[in-house]
Amino acid sequence: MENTGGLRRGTWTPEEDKLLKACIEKYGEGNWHLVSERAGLNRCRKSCRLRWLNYLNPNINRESFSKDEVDLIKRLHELLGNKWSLIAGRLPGRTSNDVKNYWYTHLKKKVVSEEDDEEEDEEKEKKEKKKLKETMTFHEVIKPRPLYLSSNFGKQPVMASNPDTETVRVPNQIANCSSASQPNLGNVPIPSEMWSESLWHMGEDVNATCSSLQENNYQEFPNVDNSFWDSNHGDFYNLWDP
DNA sequence: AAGGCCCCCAACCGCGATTGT
DNA sequence: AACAATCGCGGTTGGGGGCCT
Repeated sequence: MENTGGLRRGTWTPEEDKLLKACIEKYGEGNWHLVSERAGLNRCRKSCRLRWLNYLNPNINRESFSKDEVDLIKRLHELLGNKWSLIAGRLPGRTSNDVKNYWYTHLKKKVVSEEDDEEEDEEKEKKEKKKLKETMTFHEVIKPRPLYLSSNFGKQPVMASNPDTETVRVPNQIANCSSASQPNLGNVPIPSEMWSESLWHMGEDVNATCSSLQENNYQEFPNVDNSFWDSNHGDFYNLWDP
């Protein structure tokens, strides 16, 4: 696995690591197309970039995954799917490659077998429900209507001096986002994966879907003016009708 | 001790997105 | 607008090491 087409491939030697590290320390990250030449390495830009991002970068946490981290990976994977870089972005010191490898080697089998168990449970539950349905009497159920975030929420500052205000809880994934080029809730930008169809929907009004509201992971914004909220705009039927 | 098997993880590949000309 | 260069991501591969027989 070496010298294919003139460029070295395969496992990095300590000498190569030293050269790459010295080069990044001198010139900084980026401009990967220049790195191999600057460092005096016979490696392609991709190889250099990957070696730095996945191994040499001093910010990388090389300890084994903690229980909390594993738990977070599971929950984020459920929420985002195979968006390894996004998941890794929520785990300080972890790279997307680390997270991906950990998922495929430790978690995937576990989660799949858990899902199989869940399917069995669901099947049982369905049968029981069917049985129950055959014997029960029907009552009218009045469904509560959800609050929608009004379109004002994205156009006005979040903090309000009006004493007639209340605290709004915003999911941490949104509250912690720092990009300034995307749509936002007040002064808090929304990452694209949050306002895409599966999680957040942008239309006349901004509303939150079940999946984002279910997360017990909120940050509080005190004293939000009531005008941010439009009530009784519609129903979350999918909350009630499986 | 030796051979085979399996698991883990570093590294590569292909492709879509972004940026520059 | 079109094209080329570059970046960054996710999927996949393959080598090394540990374990089992």
